[in-house]
Amino acid sequence: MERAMNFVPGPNQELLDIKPLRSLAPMFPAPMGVNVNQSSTPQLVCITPVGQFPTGFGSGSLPAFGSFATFSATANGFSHGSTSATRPIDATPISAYKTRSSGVTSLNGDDEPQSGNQTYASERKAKRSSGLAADGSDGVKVKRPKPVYKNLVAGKELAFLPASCSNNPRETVEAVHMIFEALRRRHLQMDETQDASRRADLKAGAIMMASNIRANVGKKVGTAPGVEIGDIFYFRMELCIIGLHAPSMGGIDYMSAKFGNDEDSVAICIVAAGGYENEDDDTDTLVYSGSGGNSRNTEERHDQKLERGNLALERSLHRKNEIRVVRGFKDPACLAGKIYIYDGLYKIEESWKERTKFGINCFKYRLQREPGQRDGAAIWKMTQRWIQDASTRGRVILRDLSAGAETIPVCLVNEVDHEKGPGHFTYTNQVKYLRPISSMRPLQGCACQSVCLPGDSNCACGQHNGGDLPYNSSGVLVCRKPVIYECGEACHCTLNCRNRVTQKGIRYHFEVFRTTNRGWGLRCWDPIRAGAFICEYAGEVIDELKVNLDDSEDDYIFQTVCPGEKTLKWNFGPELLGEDSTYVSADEFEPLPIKISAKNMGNVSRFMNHSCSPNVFWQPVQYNHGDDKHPHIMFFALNHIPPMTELTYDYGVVGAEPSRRTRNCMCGSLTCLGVF
DNA sequence: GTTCTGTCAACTGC
DNA sequence: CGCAGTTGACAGAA
Repeated sequence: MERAMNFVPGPNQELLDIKPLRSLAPMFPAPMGVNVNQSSTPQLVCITPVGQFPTGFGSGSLPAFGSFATFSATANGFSHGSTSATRPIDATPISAYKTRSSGVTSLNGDDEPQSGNQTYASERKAKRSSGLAADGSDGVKVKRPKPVYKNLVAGKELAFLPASCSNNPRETVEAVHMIFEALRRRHLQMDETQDASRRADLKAGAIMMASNIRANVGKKVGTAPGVEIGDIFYFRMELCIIGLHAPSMGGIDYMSAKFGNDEDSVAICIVAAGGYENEDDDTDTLVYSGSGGNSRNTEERHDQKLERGNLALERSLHRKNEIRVVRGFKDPACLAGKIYIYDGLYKIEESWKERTKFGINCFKYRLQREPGQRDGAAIWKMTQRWIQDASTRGRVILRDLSAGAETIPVCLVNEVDHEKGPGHFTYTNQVKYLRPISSMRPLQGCACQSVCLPGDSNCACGQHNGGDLPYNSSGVLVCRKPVIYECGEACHCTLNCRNRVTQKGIRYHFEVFRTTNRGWGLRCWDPIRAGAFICEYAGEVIDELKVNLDDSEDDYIFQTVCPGEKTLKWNFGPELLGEDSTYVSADEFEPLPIKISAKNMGNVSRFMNHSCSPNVFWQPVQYNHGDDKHPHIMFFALNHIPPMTELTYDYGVVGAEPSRRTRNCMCGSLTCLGVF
C-alpha cells in the first residue's frame, strides 16, 4: 500500500532536500533546575530534614539505593541554595519535626555530605517493611498486614538508576518514573493471569516506597526539581513517588513552613481532578474547592471545616506562597481513564465560602497561574481541540503527509522558517524486503479461539513469548525483549486478539514539524503512555545490497546498534520483584543484520531524531514471517510523552557500527555524549 | 522531650 | 457504584 507523494513545494525545490539532521535538541527545552518563577515574594528554602536511615541502609548492601537517597537529599538541599538572593524563608516538613537528629549515616563517604535525608515517615515506613532490613536485627512488629517484598534487592548489585542521576534531577525523576511504570506493567500482567486483585498502581507504589526509590523526598514549597510543566501522569501514585504531590488520595498537599519567627501551615501542591465543581474554562485561573464535607459511606454531607488542607490554603492566601497545580482531565484515549498534567506554579488570589447545591458550606479558592511559565494544561487543551477538528491547527503545510496511507492523517507544519517541506520521498507504512514474504519462513500460529488469553498455557503464542502475552489489556508493552511474537495469519484468533498491536498500524495524530536546528522532527498531538506502540520503521531493507553508502543515504538508515543505558534499563521491575533480570548489558547486546533505508520510501519514523536522552525505543517484532534476522522494527514509548513533545530515540553508541559515520549531536541533554 | 503506634481523612481506581 | 487500599498528619501512649 504505497502512495507516491508528489511533493510540489516551491520553485526552489532543489534547495529543499531537507533531511533530518540526525541530531537533536533538548527534549525538554526548559533547562533543568531553572526556576521559571519570577515572583517577587521571597523564595522558600527547605531545611533538609535530617534523619537516620532505616536499618540496613547504611550497611552497604544497597549501594544503588544509597546513592539515590543521597541524591534526593542533595537535590532538596542545593536546589535553592543559590536562588536565595532575596530573604529566604524556612520551610520545614511537619514530619521533620519528629525526626531524629542524631546518627546520620553517610553512605557514600565524605563526598556526599548530605546523605542523611530521610523523613521520619519514610524511615518508619521502611522499617516496617522488614523485608528490607539487611541484618535482621530490626524487631519492629508489623501490625497491619502488608505485603512484604522479600526478594526486593537482596544482595544484588542493582544499578537501578543511571549514573547520570546523581547530579541531574530530571534524569532521576524520569528514572524513578520509569521503574514505577515497569513495576506496574509487570504487576498488571501477573494479576491478569492469576485473576488477583487489581490496583497494580498501588502495588508498584508500595514497592517504590519500601525500597525508597523516589524523588524529591522532602517536601518543599515551589518547583519540584526534575518535574517539568506539561509532564503527564496516569496515577496518583506517580505524583507521590516523584515527590510532586505526596498524599496518595487527598487533593491538597501541605506542610509547616517558617516565616521569620512565625510558623504557618501552607499548601504546596493541589490536584484539581474535577471531583468537585471547579470552573476551569480559563487555563490561567482555577477555582478550587476545599476538601471535606462528603461523608465516606453515607450520603450525609456536612459543612467543610477550616482545618488541614483547607486551613493551609487559607494561610497560603495570606503568605502568598507558590502552589504547584496538577490538573486532571478525562483521557479520551482511555475508557474512564484520567490523565494528570503538571501545570506549574499558581498563587491564591482570594477565598470565599459558598453554599453548594447540597446545602453545605464549602470553601472556594481562586488561584492565578504565575506569569512567565511555559504552557502546560494549555497545550493539552489546544491539542485536544486539534484532534477534534484538525482544521483548527494553524501553520499547516500539508494536511496529510501520508496521502491517505495512514488511517489518521500525518500533519506537516512549519512554525519556524519558510521551508516548505522535506525532500521528496514516497510515503509507505510497509517494509520492502529483498525477497517476497511468501518465500520467507512462516511463523507458527496458535489455536486460540476468539482471542488469546493471559495465562493460557495452551496458547502457542504466549509460550513463544516466554509464557506471558507481551502486551497488557490496554495494548501496552510490558517488557523489552530480543523479539516479540505477535499473533499472525497462521493463528486462529481474531483481529481483536490483544497480541496484535503493532500490526494494526499507528493510532496517534502525528505531526512532522520544523525544528530550529535539526531539520524536521516528529511529535504527536496525543499523550502517549509508557510502553505504548508508536510506529514502525518503514522503508527498504538494504543490508545485503549496499556496503558503501553515501552520506545522504546514511542519514535515513536504521540499524540495530546498541542503544544507551536508559533504553536498556527500560525493563526494570522484575529485579525488584525478585524475578530473573531481563537486563541486557551493552556488552551482551547483539545487533541484528537488518538495515532499513527510509531515504526513498518511509513513514513518520524517518523523521525521528536522535537523542542521548530519548523518549522512544525500538523493539523487534515478528508477526507475518519467521525470518528472525529481519524482524519488524517497532518503536515504543520509553516514558509517558506529553502532547507536542518531540519523539526521539537513541541511534546507538558511537563506534559500535564501524561503517557508520559519526555525527555531532545537538540533543542538548545534560547527559549528551556529543556525538552519535 | 523523643519515639512509637493507632486512627483518620482523602478530588483513587477498578 | 461500592469498596479495598494507600500515604501522611495528627494525637495520644510509652
